[in-house]
Amino acid sequence: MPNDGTLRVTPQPVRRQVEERLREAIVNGRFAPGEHLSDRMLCDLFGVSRSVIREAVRLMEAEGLVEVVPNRGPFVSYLSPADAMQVYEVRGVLEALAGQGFAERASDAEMAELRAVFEEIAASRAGADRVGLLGLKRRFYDVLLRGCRNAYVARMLDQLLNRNTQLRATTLADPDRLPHTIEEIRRIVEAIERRDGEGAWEACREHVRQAARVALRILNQQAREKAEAGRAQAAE
Amino acid sequence: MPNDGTLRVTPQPVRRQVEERLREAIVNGRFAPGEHLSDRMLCDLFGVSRSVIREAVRLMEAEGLVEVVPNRGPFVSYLSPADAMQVYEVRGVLEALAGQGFAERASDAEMAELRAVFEEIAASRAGADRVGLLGLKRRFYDVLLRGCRNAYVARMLDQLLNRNTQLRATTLADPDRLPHTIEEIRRIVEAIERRDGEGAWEACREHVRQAARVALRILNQQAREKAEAGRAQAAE
DNA sequence: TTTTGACCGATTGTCAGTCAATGTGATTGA
DNA sequence: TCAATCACATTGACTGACAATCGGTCAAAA
Repeated sequence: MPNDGTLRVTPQPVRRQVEERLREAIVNGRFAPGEHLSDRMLCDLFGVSRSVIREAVRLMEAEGLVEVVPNRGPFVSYLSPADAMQVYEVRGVLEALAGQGFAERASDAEMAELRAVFEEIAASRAGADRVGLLGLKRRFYDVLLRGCRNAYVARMLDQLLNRNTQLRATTLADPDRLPHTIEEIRRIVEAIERRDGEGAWEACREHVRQAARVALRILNQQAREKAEAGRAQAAE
Repeated sequence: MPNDGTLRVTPQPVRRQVEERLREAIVNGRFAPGEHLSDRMLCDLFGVSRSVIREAVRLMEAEGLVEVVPNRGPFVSYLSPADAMQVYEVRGVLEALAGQGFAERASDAEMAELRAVFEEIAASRAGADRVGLLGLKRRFYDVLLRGCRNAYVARMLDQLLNRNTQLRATTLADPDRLPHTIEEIRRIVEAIERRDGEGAWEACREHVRQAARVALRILNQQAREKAEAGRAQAAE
């Protein structure tokens, strides 16, 4: 029974809402990595029973947003630099596949929609608020994933994007990186508008490669700062 | 906290066992696609309470093995031909990435292990039982995914392989296809042993491409037979 | 002083039972 | 035959309960 997505009204069980809210809270960093998400606490927070919470947490676990240690409950996952690099590696190929699929299969309307979102991104200047920019980029991906006609790519890439949102927010808004970012996205959009699957593939891979490069730089810098702080504390 | 996998003893909650068994049952076709997996039925079957069942089902849903329709419960997912093609598309790039990662990062011991499993596969002749061959191939992937040093690729590819196990069992054991299959895998292993990431990438992509081709042929044939049966029934 | 061992509170894992809402199927009536 | 209605089954969600386990505290022993 394929869901056409047409006018289909589906009831929103409490569980779904909790899932969304919880995912959002974790992704947006409202719960810090390593934080313990105890049952009771979440019950109080969302005002629902334990069963609902537990089922939602199970989903977060499947998505990799939390790690459940037996008899201690779920903890918000850390994203180590090594993890981040792995994520970028996978994102690269999945995003490329999505781009190619979009170029080859999306409707003209979807293509126009993608272009529209891109123009919004291109209009943002350095100093734009990180969260707003991230939201725009998110919309870009939403359109891309919808138009690529591959539900599996869409789901997996969606999870990956959630997985490293914090890092993306940082790299995306890097002020002297923004023009390059926009240029990379422009190449994606242009290849897509030429219906050039191969070109879209390459442009997407390149885009993620650059993002990974910036992310790596930031992570290294953070590591340096941390080491610095460690030394300072040791000297004290 | 990276799990080194060394001597670490982890308790196995009932839920985990139910998850595994349920996944296995669905993957192996013990539950037919479209079948309704009602709470009570599963409770009786596994001898556990509803909460455990519901949490396990939630996982199966996240993995795409079941679809839950509100107020009616979970149903075993169908894999339409279109779905299958999408799966192969994603499998292609993920498997290629895994192969490349393995070639570049696996230990020599892991490489030897991969070679060993391959030799077992190569030793199997046409007429070998499907399930046995599928098991071997599964072990091949297990080694590959462990050695590719990318947990995200591993998890996602694992899910995809589960998703279309039935179809894989059919294509893998296609008698006049088996020699070609073995040859394709040989190329993967050889590229890996040369530490040739690029070559491993290509060999993996090609392998999946061929698998998809065979699968498509089989699906078309099934569709024809179905149409035939439909006409026969209509004429009756 | 350090280590060992036992105890205690808190949390998780699991269960059983309840209740409302919804969907299914059968019965009934026109 | 078809439509409306009603009873039943199932899901969604909640609650209370209990055993198992974990982390920490604290006293006794080496």
